[in-house]
Parts: sequence; C-alpha cells; structure tokens
Amino acid sequence: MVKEMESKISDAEWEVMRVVWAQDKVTSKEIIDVLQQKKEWKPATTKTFIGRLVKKGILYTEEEGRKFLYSSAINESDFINSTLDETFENICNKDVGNAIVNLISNATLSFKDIEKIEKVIEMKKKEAVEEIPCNCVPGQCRCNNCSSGH
Amino acid sequence: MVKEMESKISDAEWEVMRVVWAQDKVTSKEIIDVLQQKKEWKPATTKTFIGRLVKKGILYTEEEGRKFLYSSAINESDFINSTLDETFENICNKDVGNAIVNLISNATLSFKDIEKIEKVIEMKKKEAVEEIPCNCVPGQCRCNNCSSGH
DNA sequence: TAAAGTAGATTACAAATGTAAACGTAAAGG
DNA sequence: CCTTTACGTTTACATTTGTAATCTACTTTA
Repeated sequence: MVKEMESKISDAEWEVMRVVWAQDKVTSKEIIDVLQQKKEWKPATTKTFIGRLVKKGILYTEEEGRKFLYSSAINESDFINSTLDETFENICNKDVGNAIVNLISNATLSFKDIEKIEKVIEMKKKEAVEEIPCNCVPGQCRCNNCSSGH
Repeated sequence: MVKEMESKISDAEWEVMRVVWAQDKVTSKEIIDVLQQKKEWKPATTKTFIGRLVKKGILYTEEEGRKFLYSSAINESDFINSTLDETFENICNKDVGNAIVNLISNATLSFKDIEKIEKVIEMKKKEAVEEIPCNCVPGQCRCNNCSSGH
C-alpha cells in the first residue's frame, strides 16, 4: 500500500519510462533508438521527454564519462499501481467491478497471474457487500443503479 | 467489445460526466451545485467544462424552455472501459496481472462483482500462458523479468 | 588541426487543460 | 417597467503536453 506518489506523468513520458524500466540503466541513445522505432519519434522529441522526466525527478542521471546513464527513480510497480488507483478515483464506485471484469477479459494473463487474482478474490469475498452505492453525487444518490438512492 | 471511442476527456471533464451519468438528465445548475460542494469549483469553472463537453459532442443538450437539459451522448460503461483499455496500453504486458491484483485488492466489490470476476477468470484459464513477455522494448526484451529476453 | 558527429540544454510553438471573470440576454420579482 | 438573477457564451491566462529545431561543447575522425 504505497502512499503518495502523485507524480503524474504524461502518456509520452510513460513511453520513455517503459524503456528505462525494461532495461535498468540506459543511455539516451538507447531510449531514442527504441522510441524512434516504436513510436516514430524524432530524436529531439524523445530528448525533450527525457529532459522533462529528469526535471521532475523521475529519472536519475549518473554521469558515465561524457554521457549520462538514466535510471528510474521510482519503482515501476508502485508507479503503475498508484497511477491506476488515481484513474479509478474517476470511476464511480458502482462501476469498479465491471471495469475490472472488462480489464481481465482483455488481458493476457499467465497462470501465475490467475492464481494471484484467485487469491485476492478469495480474500475479497469476506468483505464483499450487497450493493455498492454510486458516489458521484455526494449525499444524494439518484443514480439509476442504486436502489438505495435518494 | 466497443471499438473506437477515442474521445479522451480530461479529469475535470470526467467529474462533470459522473454527475450527468448518475442522474440521466440534469440542468447546469445541478451540475454546478454538486461540483461546488464536491470539488469546490467556482460556478464559472464548471460552466467551462460543461461547454467543452458540449463542444466535443459528449454532452447532449435539449432545450427545456429557457434552459438546457444535459445528458450524456456516450454510454458510461463503454466509456469507462475504453478509457481503461487505453490506460492499460501504457502498461507493460508483464505487469498487467499484478496491476489487476492491486486494483481488486483496493476495490470495494459486491457479491455480484465477485461472481462475475470469478467467471471471467474461469474463462481466462483456458488461454493462460506460462510467461508474458515484456513489450516495452520491441524486438529485444532485456527486461529483468523476462527469462525469454535477448 | 579542421570537419563532422554526439549529447545534453535551450528555445519554440500549438493544442489541451485547469481555473475563472466578464458579457449578453431573457426571465422573474418588486 | 426596471432591476436583479440566472444561464449560456466569450474571453483570459497560466501550465502541461506533444512535437521538434537549434545551439553549444566535446570528441572522434579525416
């Protein structure tokens, strides 16, 4: 349960981080090459994103002779999780379950993933509720799906 | 499997949509009131977001005498799902499973949600794979978690 | 040693976003 | 009928994001 990450990076910056996360320490050239292939970004474009990430403190730099080696200042899983948690805060409580179902159905999962999911689900059963109220309109839920409403 | 939603709304706009979705048809005053309470937005601020959503075609307007009634031009669940699908495209394939585990563990779920999740999981078992390769660096995965790599 | 190539830093600029005030017009109240 | 109110529209403006060229200081190479 990591608290307060609150860094918020853009889609383009994510793309850079993915390269860094996948390779531990990288030179700018490596990042540039990967993204030139994958996203067709001009080198200058990638450089901009790298620079912004460094400024935000999300990329560490360590000098290696003349160049820099870049590495992530944040843990990949923690970052993904807190980003997703923030995204889910936009979603009405009552829809979270369906959203998760949809995600699972679109995902490619390993046997291990499935095992883990089954395990959490088993735990969640203990604290499951009958109906989840809409929390979009505080105080007075008039949402169609909430019999409890108003 | 809804294709092509590609509307992309901002966090602030989401907040407006939540109010609309929760209530079917609403006046601007209702939206403004809710968000003044919930987010402490000035009426003018909310008006701006409403206007932008109308311009984007995401809010319908229908005249009701002098005022407008606003309603959503898009289906809530479809919208949520396609937004999340897009978000998950930022996430390395190999991390998707863990991300889902995390989401489940932070969610409040109903018995029905859990049932549905169990059902999808059951289906996913048939197409589960041994290991999911990192797809962040195309062609040559050097990611730590991928034994298959490079 | 001069030319060419690299890498990081600086500058550019349009579109989207957050945040809001001001404006115009019609309605409702006094 | 005039004033206040309410609502939609227009304008404002700083920040973030996407997208990139240019500049500067080395370094490698001819």
